Amino acid sequence: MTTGELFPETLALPGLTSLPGFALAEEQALLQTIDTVAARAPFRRMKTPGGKEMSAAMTNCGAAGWVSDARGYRYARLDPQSGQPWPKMPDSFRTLAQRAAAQSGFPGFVPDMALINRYEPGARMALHQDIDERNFAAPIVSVSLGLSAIFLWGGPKRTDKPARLPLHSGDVLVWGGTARKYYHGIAPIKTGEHKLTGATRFNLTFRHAL
DNA sequence: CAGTCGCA
DNA sequence: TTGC
Repeated sequence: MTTGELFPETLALPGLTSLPGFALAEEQALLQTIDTVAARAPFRRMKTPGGKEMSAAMTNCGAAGWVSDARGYRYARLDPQSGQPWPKMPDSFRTLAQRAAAQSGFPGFVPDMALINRYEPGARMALHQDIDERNFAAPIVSVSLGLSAIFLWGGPKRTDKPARLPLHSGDVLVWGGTARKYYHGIAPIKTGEHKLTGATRFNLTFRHAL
């Protein structure tokens, strides 16, 4: 299977737009910007309400950050680890997300935050819904950087069998409308090497959360 | 409270 | 994959 024949499948997945290589030219700059955010709000592995540690490490930028702990999932205006506001959303992040959304049929998208996930080999994201945001009219814009991954794209019910979509550095995914609350996840990351990140995958997820 | 971004 |  080559990458060339993978993406046309995406067009058959209603509500999901795949933009292969959309951010490839900005890859290095985006990674540097992630470092800048992480210098002020370090990556950390949060606990689920059930008390288990997530395998992906996370941080946030923008007006609020997605957090999980014993109290549940929610958006918080302050980083619980520092008590300080999350780092500002970099202009380059916002511009990228707006361009990707506009190209995918969401011209008015103005993200107010970005969740940044960091995956090492073996890390995963179980099938879940993005439902903690207040604005479900706004889409989700997801940017992959570094190590490749298999994106799991389910449906409105968790029992819907997910499609498996390979994602590579620079790929952008946008979902919204009827698919806004569809279940999705990331299969366990396979070991590998990326020229800029080594054995690490980063994912930027832009939302209108507040 | 229900579900569960995890787990068996 | 499904139930907790």
